[in-house]
Amino acid sequence: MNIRRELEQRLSAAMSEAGGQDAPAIVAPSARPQFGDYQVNGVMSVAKRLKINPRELADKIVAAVDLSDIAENLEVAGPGFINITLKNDLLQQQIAESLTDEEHLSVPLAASQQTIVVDYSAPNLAKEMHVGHLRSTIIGDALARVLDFLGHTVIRQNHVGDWGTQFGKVILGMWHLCMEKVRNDPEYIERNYESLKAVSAEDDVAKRKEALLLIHNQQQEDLNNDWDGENAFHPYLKEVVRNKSLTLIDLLPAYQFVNLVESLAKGTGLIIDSPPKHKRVELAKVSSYVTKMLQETDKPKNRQEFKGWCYAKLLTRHKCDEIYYRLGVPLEHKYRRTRGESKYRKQLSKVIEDLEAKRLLEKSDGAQCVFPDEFKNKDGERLPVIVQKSDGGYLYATTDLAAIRYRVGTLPEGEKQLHADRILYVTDSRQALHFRQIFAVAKEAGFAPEGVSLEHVPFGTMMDKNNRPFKTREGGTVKLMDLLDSAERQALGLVNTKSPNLPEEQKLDIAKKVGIGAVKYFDLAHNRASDYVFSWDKMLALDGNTAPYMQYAYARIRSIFRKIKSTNYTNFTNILITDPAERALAVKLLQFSEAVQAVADESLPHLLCGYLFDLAGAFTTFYESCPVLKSDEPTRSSRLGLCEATGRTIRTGLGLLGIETVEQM
RNA sequence: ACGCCCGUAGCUCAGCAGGAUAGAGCGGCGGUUUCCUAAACCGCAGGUCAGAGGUUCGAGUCCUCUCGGGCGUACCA
Repeated sequence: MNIRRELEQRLSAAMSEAGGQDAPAIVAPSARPQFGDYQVNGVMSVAKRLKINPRELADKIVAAVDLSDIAENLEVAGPGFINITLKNDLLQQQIAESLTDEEHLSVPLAASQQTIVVDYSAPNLAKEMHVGHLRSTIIGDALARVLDFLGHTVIRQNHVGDWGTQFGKVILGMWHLCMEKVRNDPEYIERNYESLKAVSAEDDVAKRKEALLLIHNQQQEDLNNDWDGENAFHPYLKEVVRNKSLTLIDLLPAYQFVNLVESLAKGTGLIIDSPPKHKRVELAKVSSYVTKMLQETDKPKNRQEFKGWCYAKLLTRHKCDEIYYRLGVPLEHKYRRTRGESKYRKQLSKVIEDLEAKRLLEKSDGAQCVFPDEFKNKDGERLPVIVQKSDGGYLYATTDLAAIRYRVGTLPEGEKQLHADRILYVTDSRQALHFRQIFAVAKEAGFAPEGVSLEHVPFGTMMDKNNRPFKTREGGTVKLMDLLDSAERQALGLVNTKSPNLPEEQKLDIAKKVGIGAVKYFDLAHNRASDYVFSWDKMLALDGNTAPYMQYAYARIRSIFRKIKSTNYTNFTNILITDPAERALAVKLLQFSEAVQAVADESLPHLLCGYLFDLAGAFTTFYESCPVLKSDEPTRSSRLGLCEATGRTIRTGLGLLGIETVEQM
């Protein structure tokens, strides 16, 4: 039962009956204990609007409403608050009832059941997942779990970056790896990367050109020797696939090498000649050229690009799966799918055609653009959304538009597609403008019908203690794998000191659940909108508002039940509330559904963390002041019931955040 | 330059359509263990809610301006 919603409905009705218009009563948990359990805040503003005395209106509402089954006498206080104290009978009966509903703890399902797509995680191809992917993965997973819990049909979409412009760089990187092997010069990439890095740091243009020219000449020579890939690149790919001899660890430096070469080559005028058609491509743009070929991959002549792509995709996928497995974010499920950008590749040209047909397309500097009405500054200057580059290539925006059509079901008939009422995009807040633009185009083009809710769920950046984006000591990105290793290792250290006598296997299991839980919870407990400062100490201090604090509270509860060797909870449904600590705990327990509902409404998982922390606090206070096993019946059974209800709520609540509990720690 | 976001205790953060005396954790100080897990609990100290105006019964929350920080703004994702 959602008490707050119930109170709000009845009081709002009473308000209009008392002549207070159809305004919401606005019920909130009370600010202080002496004001009861809930307070009504909405009376004053309505009274002001109607120019009547707020206390008189409050009196009328109190007279009109019937809360006899929920609350003790209502009290009008201060300028016009109504204070509500829940009946102990209600608390007792509600907790008893929730004990009979093991799965759902009496949390009501959402009023209207929707189909909701959650777009999250979305790592890039051929790069190892790093801390930047953590937030999207964890927040998206938590939101999906919560929405699912409330009865919605949740479809998870992992929009893997496997098709964008950067992918040309990956293939080009593979090509460089191939060439250094052919030339038997295994240090080539590493050597040149270092020398380029060195000259890029200084401000010496001549030196830079010199280093760049060396690479340029080598690249031109290699290309001349194997212009269609038949001599070297094809056989290389074949071998690599057969022997699985290329790893992400090889691929990353090659990718970085290409990146650096191209960024330094910008504006130098260095040209690579491609023999077949005497195509001349700027050194700085070779990878875009490769991308273009990839995007026309269904032409047989581009099959080497296609093959390289497939292989890199496979590599990434394996590595990502390891992470997802460790994080407990499962992928393969009826409603959980990896569906990368490439899946939309055949619809991209159709997107352009349809925009053209709606007369939304405009060519500007050679690129195909849409200019949504929404984006005009004061001078009427318009902001473009580029959907096709001047070289004909497609972009993130194009893919996202195609993805929207697939998700809401506005593709041409016959195509398999989803029919979402709501789509959540869990991405970095820096993409806010991008999504506003995409949503605007989708609405104007009719790709997303009016009723569909497109929502960007942005989150801030993880910072180091100097308030800079979180990096390794060397300045690189922190690999997610390393982060998780470290978390588990540190948690194991703690288990060893705190519970040295447990069997080794169990210690490892606890370390895993506590370590991973700590990482996830630390992230989820922050308001996702703001940047937050990452700290090993804070996360694994295992104090305060952390996963281990909650897990510890749970373990203590389990310990009680181990002592009495009982799993028959039906004995404990006779709840008697007498002690203030019991009452505070009971009220908190009842508010679980409010917290879950709030997370679903606002897409803010930290609200649930805050709730669980309060609950664990209420429990430990209870635990300190109210003996359970040593008290007499019927108090003993009642307190066992409260313990069981708390344990289930913590387990279920942490479960909704994707965090596991342990029986002992 | 324009746009979006942010500024709350020494540090890290909450503060839910404006509500009663702004809350936690860490750190600091002081206490609690013959008692169900001390990874715990209880108490104390610590605030001009960046600053200045305004709206009103009432502002950390809404509006305007100033200062400070972050991010974004045409072929990256």
